[in-house]
Amino acid sequence: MIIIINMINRERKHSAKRDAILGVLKETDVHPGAQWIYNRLKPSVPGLSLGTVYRNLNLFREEGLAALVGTVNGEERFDGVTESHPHLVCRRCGAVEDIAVADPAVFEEELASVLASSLGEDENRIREAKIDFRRTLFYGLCTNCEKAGKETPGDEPPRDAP
Amino acid sequence: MIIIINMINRERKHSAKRDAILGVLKETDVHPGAQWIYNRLKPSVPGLSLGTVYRNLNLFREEGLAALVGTVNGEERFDGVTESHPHLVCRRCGAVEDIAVADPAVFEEELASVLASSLGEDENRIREAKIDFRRTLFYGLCTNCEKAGKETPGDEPPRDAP
DNA sequence: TTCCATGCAAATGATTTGCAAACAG
DNA sequence: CTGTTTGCAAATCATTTGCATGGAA
Repeated sequence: MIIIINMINRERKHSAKRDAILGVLKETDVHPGAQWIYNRLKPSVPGLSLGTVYRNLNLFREEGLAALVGTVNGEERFDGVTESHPHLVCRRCGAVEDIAVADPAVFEEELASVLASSLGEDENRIREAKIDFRRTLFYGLCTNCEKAGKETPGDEPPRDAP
Repeated sequence: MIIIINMINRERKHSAKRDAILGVLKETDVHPGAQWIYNRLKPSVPGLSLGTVYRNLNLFREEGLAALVGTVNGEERFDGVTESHPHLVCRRCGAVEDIAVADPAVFEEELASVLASSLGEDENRIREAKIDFRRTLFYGLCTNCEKAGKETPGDEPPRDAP
C-alpha cells in the first residue's frame, strides 16, 4: 500500500507583483540582482517591497522560470533565460553579459565532451552520470569597459573574481 | 623622464598566523571557507581571530597565492591551487571537489577553443582578447553523497546552484 | 472562507572595518 | 622606532523570516 502524504500542497495563486518581477527579469539582459529589480519596479509598482522580490526570485528558481548566474560582489545575479549558456563577468564593473554562442545546446554538449576527454575512461563514466548542470563563467572586460579603455579607474573588480 | 610614485608601499611583514592560514589552505583539498580554516586552526593557534583569516585570505588572493572557487551557500570557497581547473559542487551537501582532469592547462585551452568555435569569427577575435580567466563549475553529487545514495535526505542543495 | 502573497521590520550570516595594542624588521 | 598585523567588537550588506494584513480562488 502506498500512501502519498501531500504535506506541502503549495498551490500558486496569481499575483500582479509576481508577474511584474518575472516580466522585468525576462525583458532585461543585465542579469540583475534583487535590488536592481526592486529599483526598476518601485516607480510603477508603489507598494512593492524588497522582500517580495527576494521571495519571488526564489520561487522562480525553484520552478525553473529563472536561473542563478552566479554571485558578483556578494550579490546573486539572475537570468530569465534558463537554458544553460556561458556568461561574461566584467572584472572592472561587475556587469554580467551573455556570450552569444551560436547554439547554447551545442556549446554545452561540447563542454561536456571536453570534460569527458580530459578524464580517464573509468572516471569519465562516473562523472558523466553525476553531473546535472554546468556553469561556465568567463571573466574579462564587458563591452562598455572595453570601450572605456583599460586605464579608466573607478570601479573595483568583482570581489568574487578568481 | 619616468617618475614612479610608490604611493602605497605595502611591505609585507612576516607573520606566523599568516603562514598557518596559507599552510592549511595548501594542505587541504576541501576548498574551505574562512570559517572552516578558522575552526581548523583555532586549537593549535589559540590567539587566532576570524577577522585575521578573512584579511589574509584576501591578501593571498591579491597576491595570487590563492584562488576563489566560487560561492556555495553564501560562503566564499578558496583553493590553494591557483592554476585554473574545473570543480564539482555537490548539489546535496555543498562540498567542492577538484575534477581530476589529466592536464588542467590543456583542459583550459580546449575550453577556450570550444568557446571560440561557438562564436562567429568577428566576435571571436573580440572575445579572445578580453577574457582573462575562466571558471567552470559542474554541479552534481560529490563522491560521498553518491555513495550515500540519492534518497538520503538531510542536506539542502546549495542555494547558489543554478 | 481559506490559504497564499505581501509589507514591514527584525533576525541572520558572511564579510569588512575602526581602533588600540602587539609585533616584525 | 615605524609601519604592519592582529584581536575585538561594531558596522555593513545581502538575504531570510515572523507576523499581521490584504488578496485571489
